[in-house]
Order: sequence, then structure tokens, then C-alpha cells
Amino acid sequence: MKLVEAGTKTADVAKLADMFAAMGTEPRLRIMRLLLSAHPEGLVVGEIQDELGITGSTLSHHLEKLRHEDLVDVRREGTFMRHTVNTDSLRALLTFLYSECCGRNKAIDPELLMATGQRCKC
Amino acid sequence: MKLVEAGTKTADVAKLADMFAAMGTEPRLRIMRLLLSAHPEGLVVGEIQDELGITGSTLSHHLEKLRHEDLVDVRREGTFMRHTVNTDSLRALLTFLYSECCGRNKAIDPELLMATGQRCKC
DNA sequence: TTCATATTACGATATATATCGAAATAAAGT
DNA sequence: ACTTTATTTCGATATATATCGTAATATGAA
Repeated sequence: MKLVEAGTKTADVAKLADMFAAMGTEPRLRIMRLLLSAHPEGLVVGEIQDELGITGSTLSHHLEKLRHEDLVDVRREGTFMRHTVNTDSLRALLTFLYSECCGRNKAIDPELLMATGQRCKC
Repeated sequence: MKLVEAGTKTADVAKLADMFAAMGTEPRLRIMRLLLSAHPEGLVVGEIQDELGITGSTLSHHLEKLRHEDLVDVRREGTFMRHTVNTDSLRALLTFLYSECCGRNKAIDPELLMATGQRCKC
């Protein structure tokens, strides 16, 4: 009897784990929150640096990691590099967590989720 | 103008980042999925080991990490150690992600989440 | 108490990560 | 072309992590 199966493939788990890892550091989680709060415009590197007070080179590494896991997109604007969250990837992550926790044997009640923030508009 | 504020304190971000990090590894994410699928009974270490094929000592370290971040609870049953997911912590994580992504400027549409699994029963 | 089983701790190693300052690159303006 | 500003790369170090095999511990049974 296989306990785990559902709609998440073996390869996906590794990918999702990498995404969790990318958010699994205080500076990077702050970056994600900041970019989400600035969505959809995003921010250029210098703005992130000013806001979070991270050394340029360190910030560059963190952004590279977030880009590598497709959590963040970047486009050039002259000399600036404008970063935005990748909503598709974030949705994949959220959907995974949601279905793992609220699907099947319902470890978590979905209603309690809504309660703490958004109102469900079904 | 502060871009990030909302209902998540500074200390919380570090804690949440640690939780993400705990799930940010393929073996540990598999463990979490397995325990969720076995919820609420949970599994003893040997069962997890058989299911995932992880060396005893390595598995022990991973479980210690998950316990340390309060993602997993443990209780003794004779010589067995029965592990279960901590739904409160998981809910905190899910709620955070949900409100960051779907709250405020709504980077992600909540309805798309539901679509892939649960039906909203408001 | 002795034996068997389940799990964790120990010791060790290899790899990965976070961080920094300084140098290098890239684009834009003068 | 030169200068300024923005960002990344380089080189280096310190810390953390993942993993293993084996030894230690804890419980239950004989």
C-alpha cells in the first residue's frame, strides 16, 4: 500500500524542495515578502538593498538563488535590474502545500486559512 | 514608506524561514508528505525508513530537524517513536504564504488554488 | 538479567551555503 | 572617450548541512 501518491510526481518533489529551500533563509524570505508587497511592479536591486540593508554581493547571490528556482524574474531597465516575483511558481508552491495539507485526509481545515486574511468570494 | 509590514513580526520571519528550510530538502519534504498522508495516526521511524529507504542515522537527523522546527511531533510507544505532523505549525506556514501571496495586492488569485483540490464551502 | 529490536548519538567527511570586500562589467550621461 | 552609477563576479573564509557506519541507549520479551 503506497501512502503517498497524489498528483505530485517524484521529480516535482525535488523541485518543490528546492523552492522551499530558496525561501528557507531569513534574507531571502524578506526579499520575497518585499517583492510581493511591490507586486506587480517589482523593485530594482538597489531598492531591495536600501530596504533590507544587505551587502551588494550578498544580495546578488540571494537573488541569483531565487532566480534559479524560478521564484523571481528579472529584466533589464537601462543600468537597473528590475526583479519581480514569478507568480506561476509561487502558485505551484502554494497549491502543493494547500493540497498536501487540506486535501486527502484534511490535516488542516481550509476555512481557518481564509479566516486569517482573505474572505472567500465564492 | 515601508513596503512590507502586515501582520508578520520580524522575529516571525526568521522562524518561518527556518520552517521553509526544514521542508527545503527532498528527503525531508518526502517525510512530511508521508506523515501528512498518514495523518492523524502518523508513523513510527521504522515505517518511514522502510517507505523512503533512508539510512537510520540520516533519517534520525532529518526527523530531529523537523521536530526542532515544530513541524513534527513525537511520542513514545514502547520501543517505537511515533511521529505526526504538527498541524498548528503547518497551518501557520500555509497561512503566511497564503496571506503574502493572496492578500494585499493579490499576486495570486485564491480561486485558482481551490480549483486544484478543495471546493470552497463558504 | 540477558537478548532482541527500535531508535538515537557519535565521529567523521564531503559538500553546500552565507557572507564579505574588492575588482570587473554594463549602461548612461557628459 | 571618460565618468558615474548599478550590478555582478571573484576570491576567500567561516559555518552549516547531508550523509554514512558504528556504537550507545532504551524498551520489551524470554
